[in-house]
Amino acid sequence: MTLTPPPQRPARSAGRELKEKGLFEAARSVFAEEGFKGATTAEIARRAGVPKANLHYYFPTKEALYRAVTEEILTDWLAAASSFDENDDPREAISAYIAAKMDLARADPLGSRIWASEILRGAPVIKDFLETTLAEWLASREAIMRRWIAAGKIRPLEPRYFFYMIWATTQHYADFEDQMRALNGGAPLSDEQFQKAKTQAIDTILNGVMPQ
Amino acid sequence: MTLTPPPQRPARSAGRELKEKGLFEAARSVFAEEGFKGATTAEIARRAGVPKANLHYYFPTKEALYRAVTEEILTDWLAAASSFDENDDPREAISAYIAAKMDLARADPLGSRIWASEILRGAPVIKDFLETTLAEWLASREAIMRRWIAAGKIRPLEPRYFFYMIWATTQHYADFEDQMRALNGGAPLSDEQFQKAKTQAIDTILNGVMPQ
DNA sequence: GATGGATTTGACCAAGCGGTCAATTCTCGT
DNA sequence: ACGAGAATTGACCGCTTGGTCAAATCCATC
Repeated sequence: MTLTPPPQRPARSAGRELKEKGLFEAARSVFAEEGFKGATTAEIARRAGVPKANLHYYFPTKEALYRAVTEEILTDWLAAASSFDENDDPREAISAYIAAKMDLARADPLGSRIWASEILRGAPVIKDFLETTLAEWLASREAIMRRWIAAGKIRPLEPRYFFYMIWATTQHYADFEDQMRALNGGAPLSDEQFQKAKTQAIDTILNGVMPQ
Repeated sequence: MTLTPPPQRPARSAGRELKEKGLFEAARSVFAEEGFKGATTAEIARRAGVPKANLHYYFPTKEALYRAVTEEILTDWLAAASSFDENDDPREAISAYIAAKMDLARADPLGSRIWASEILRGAPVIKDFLETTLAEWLASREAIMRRWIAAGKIRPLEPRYFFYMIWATTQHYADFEDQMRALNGGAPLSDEQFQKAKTQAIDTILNGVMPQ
């Protein structure tokens, strides 16, 4: 009680965190492909290369594992969302936000797909996040948009449907990647193709909402 | 052999088709909520109000039922797609197409969700459709768009990313309806709200791609 | 009202599911 | 080198799954 050497456990967690990470990543891929109900702990354990009983040592239930996966996705989403606030100029703010969301979809398509499949099943796990944190984020950015509209900086429009279009378009590049691949001769979008898609999304939406 | 009274069975199919339709609709709702793998034949039968064994009399396997559901969705999709061709003027063609896709998402959100969940799991059932029929549809409409671009009627852009934006935005109103509800104080979009969203989608995209 | 195919359904099955557990092995401070 | 807690795992459990089947019922036709 007088002396606890390092904070809490020294290097114990090194191997543990590695194994947890392996299970976590395996879970992400299975949840993205099969959804929560369709995913099986046996398949997750198989992809992580551990016996199923070992998975339940690190994550007591399938739902606990799913919640851990989901929480990280919400964190990443909010990080990308912050790029909207780094500029007072609507053109810059909107460009940066679309770019950040496109990059997130490209960097973490599994996260986007898990989100989509969670919404499709009625959002039981993230409903609270949607109703509180996300609703607040949206409301405050709607206020910013309305100020821009009042100042004549962007066309008059209903801000929330504007954000829906951005979310839909950017996340489409993750959620419907397999469809795009089928329409692209079987090959996923190259980096060049993706950059073009990103530029075009920004240009089209900007042209769509800037005055004149 | 000399006389087969009415064509093939007179009124036999009346009750049969009614029951098939009930199972079909129950299957649509369960597949939309749970995806193919997550859906259970027991739940489908329960919602249709028939014993599970009866379901297997009309549809031999879960996959046969899923394929029947899927085929109808592809048909509806193509019907909406035809609205793009009913006008030579880009402004009219694009407006009509977005409106038709928005209306389809509103009228049949389950179909859109089943499509989305099929893509998320790798599109095993509709991959052939994507690679042939849909790819051909896209290629020929890309050609039309390129002609409009060459004639200066719309801004220069890569047509396929333009279509992706339309698909993403319109289908979002079906696939992410639960998210929108959470952001709308728990209430689904009213008819007025939906009409506004539809008008804004058309206006934003048109402004985004029309010259000047 | 008898016939025979269409339809209905409770009971059942093998396989797969999420999760448990006790026995074992590993790891590391002493 | 030893003791104790951490980590590992094969075997197992109760339950659900998609699908089967034979017995029962319906129903149009003769």
